[in-house]
Order: sequence, then C-alpha cells, then structure tokens
Amino acid sequence: MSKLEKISLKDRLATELRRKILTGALPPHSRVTEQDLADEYGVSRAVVRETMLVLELQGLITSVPYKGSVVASISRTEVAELLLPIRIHIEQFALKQGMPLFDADTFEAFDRVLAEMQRAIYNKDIEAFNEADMRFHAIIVDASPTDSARSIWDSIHPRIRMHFALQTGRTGALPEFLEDHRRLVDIFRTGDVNASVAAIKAHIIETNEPHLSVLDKSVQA
Amino acid sequence: MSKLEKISLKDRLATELRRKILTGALPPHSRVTEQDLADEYGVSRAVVRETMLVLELQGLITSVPYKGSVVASISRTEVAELLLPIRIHIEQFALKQGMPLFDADTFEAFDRVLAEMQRAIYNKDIEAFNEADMRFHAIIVDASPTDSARSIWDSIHPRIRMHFALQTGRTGALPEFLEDHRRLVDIFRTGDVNASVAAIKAHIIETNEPHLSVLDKSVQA
DNA sequence: TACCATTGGATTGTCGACAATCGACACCCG
DNA sequence: CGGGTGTCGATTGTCGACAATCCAATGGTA
Repeated sequence: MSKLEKISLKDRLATELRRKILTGALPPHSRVTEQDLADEYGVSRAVVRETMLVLELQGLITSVPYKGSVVASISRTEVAELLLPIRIHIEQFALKQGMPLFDADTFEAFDRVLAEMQRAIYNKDIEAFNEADMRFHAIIVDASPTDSARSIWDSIHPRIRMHFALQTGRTGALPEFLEDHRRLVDIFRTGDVNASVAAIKAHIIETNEPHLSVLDKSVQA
Repeated sequence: MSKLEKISLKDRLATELRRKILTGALPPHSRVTEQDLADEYGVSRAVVRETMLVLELQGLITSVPYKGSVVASISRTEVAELLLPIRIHIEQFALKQGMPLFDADTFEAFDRVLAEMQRAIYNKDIEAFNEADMRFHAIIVDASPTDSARSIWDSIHPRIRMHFALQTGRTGALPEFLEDHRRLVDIFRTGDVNASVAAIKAHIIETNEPHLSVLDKSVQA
C-alpha cells in the first residue's frame, strides 16, 4: 500500500509554499496575505494562518501584526556564521548517534536518493536535484533517535537552501555533487563514525563553498 | 506610557504555558487538550491551536494528529550534545555581531536584570531568578542585528531550561550565579569581543555544569 | 496652505460550529 | 469462545463570519 495521503492541509500548504519560496517563485520581500492564499488554494484562512506561523518560525517569512507578511531575506553572514555551523553540528550529532543504527534499509534509502540525483542530472532538473539533496541529509538527521534533531534541522535548513537557490544556482557542478554524496555513503558503509563525522562537515562546507570563506573561524570559536 | 498589553492572545497563552511547563506545573508526559485549555483560559480553540503549534515547533510539546498532545520530555544527551552547543554558538555569534553596538541603554538593561536577580535572591524566588537569567541572555541575543538569532534561540533555550528546572533546581548557588553574570557585564564593558565570546561560553558551560561532562568534545568536533 | 480628526478599505485577530478521524468497547455471528 | 464490525465519545481538523487594528486618503478648519 502506498502513502494514502492523510496529510493535513496545513502541512501540504506549508510544503507548497516552501517550494515556491525556495525556487524563487516567491522572491524575498514578496507580500503574502492570508486571504489571497486562502482563495488561491481553496482552503480556509485558519489553515493559512497555521501554515504561515510555521513558515515564520522557520524564518522563511516575516509577519507583523495587522499589517501582513513578506518573504524573508537572508544575509550572507547569517548563513555563513549562524545557520551553517548549526547545521553542521546537527548533522554531526545525528551521525554520532545514528550511524551505529544504520541498517540495510538505511543504505537502500541512500541508494534511492542517489538514483534520484542521477535522474535529476539526466533531466537537467535542478529543483529535483535539490529535493534529492535535501532528502539525503534528512535520512542522516532522521537516523538519530533524538527526534528534536530533525525538528531543529527543519527550522535551519530551508533558510540555507533559500539563500543558495536564489544565489547562483550551482548548475554546472551537479555530477560532482552526486559523486560527493556517493563518497559519503561509502564512508558510512565502513562504519567509521569519526571519519563520517569529519566527512559530513567537509561535505557541507565544500557544497556551500562558493559563497563562503569566513566559515572556519566561526565553527571552532 | 507603559506596555499597554497589545499582545495577541496566542503569545500571552504561549508565555503562560511555557511558564507552567518550565516550572514543572505541567510535567513531562502531561496530557493537554485544546478544548480544556480553551475553557480554562477563556479563549477560542483557534488561539489554543496556534499556541500549541508554537510550543510544538519549540519542542516543548509533542502532538499527534487526532489524538492529542503531551508535554515533551528531554534527554540529557539531547541537552548536552545538541541544544547547549547550539545555544553557545548562537550567543557567541550574537556577541560578535552585537557587542560593538552596545550602548548606555544596553548596559542599563543589564543592570536592571542584575537588580532583578538580587531581588529574587532576597525573596528566595527561584522562578523570578530564572526569569531574570533568561532576560539577561535575551539582551545579548537581541543585540545582534540578525534577528533570526533570537528566533533560533527562542526555539532552543526553553528546552534547556526545562531540563534543568525539572532536575535539581540550583537553589543554593544563586548568589554565585549573580556574581557570574556581574563578571560577564564587566567584561562586556571593556569592549573586548574575543574575551567576551570566550567568557560567555565558559559561563554557559559552568552554569550547566552539574549535569554535564561530555560537553567539550561535542563543541569543537 | 498646513494641520489634524475621521473615515474607509485592507489585513490580521478571534470566535463558535461543523466535519473528519481515532480508539475502545459492545455487539453480532460463526 | 473468538474474530470481525459497527457504534460512540473524545479529540483534532477545517470552515465562514465578525471584531480589532492599522494606514492612507479625505476633508474640514484655522
């Protein structure tokens, strides 16, 4: 049996809006109002309000009482010195906790995502590739038995992705990114936690290299 | 003119529920239902729902669809290796960005909080002391021009406080904590950013020492 | 003209009612 | 006696309407 789609409207709408924001369909400073969204998606304002609350707490929109909301804009410093270091820490934590629990299913999930990336490259579908990239790291974070790791990650990661999605779009280098992920999985397979923890940090830094230079300083501090 | 209480019911209710959770009035695993809260506080369920959503995203409660919500419980590992390192990083980041902007008002705010602590000690009011402690660090985080620092901090800090509030209750050592904060302000006054960044880290670690030992390893990693 | 009260439209804040879902228990049927 | 099945209470999910608030435009007055 498949998924059966019993997801709340709030969650579906949140996913959809996040997608629009991350792909630039809703660029920073765009004005979004509850009634408009309610009309556009055919749901009640109550649903929209809860959705917007989620997005606000995740830092994707900013809303001021009685006035309205706008899509947030994110500074390079914020990404480089605040969000990325936190993301690195979370994924390292998740690996330390979760890697010993990796089983056949886990690696099968990794392989599926790698295949998705392959396909995305073939189709030149950057959005699909980013989606797969996101899923790849979600597997890591979810593997940790501490589920608050995922919840914090959820509130950090979209902003990082937003920043890069709107920046250059790393079109050309997709195959190398795929290779990078493959190498990661290989390291995971060895079961060497220390190596994996180091590798994931290097991976995240490199993946986001183009725009960042100040990173290392802030990580150790 | 003073505050004038133009705060939304959602925010007021969130503050109140957080207080109850952090003081142990609502211990972990307590069941909370929307209608009960709505009745108890005389607000609509819509308000309660938005409040609960906030608390859930902040990791203070866990809710499952169509069943209900319970107050979350937090593991020691989670606090020591995930939440605290992140909190340290946020406050260090905020200091680096915000300290150069500290002005007379900022230090006045610090002094007011120190006075609050003094008073709380005199009244043996632990809750008031914790409240002041929270405000102290909020000043730091708010000083950063990057306001997402505060939003992330808001979603990290309550869980940490919850863990300790429910644990021992550091009753005896209150005066030393006050002194610790005084020393911090003194360092801030010198304007030495590096020293301050180091001091805030030491402060947070020491403040939470009793229950933690593994901390250092995970911070540098 | 300059100033300020008001008013009107847009937007969010709050509410009460109805719909969907879940879990447990009683009930029927073999 | 056992297994499914339906029903019922509790709880969350969704909705449309009304209230409060903000802001800019309007218009009156000195």
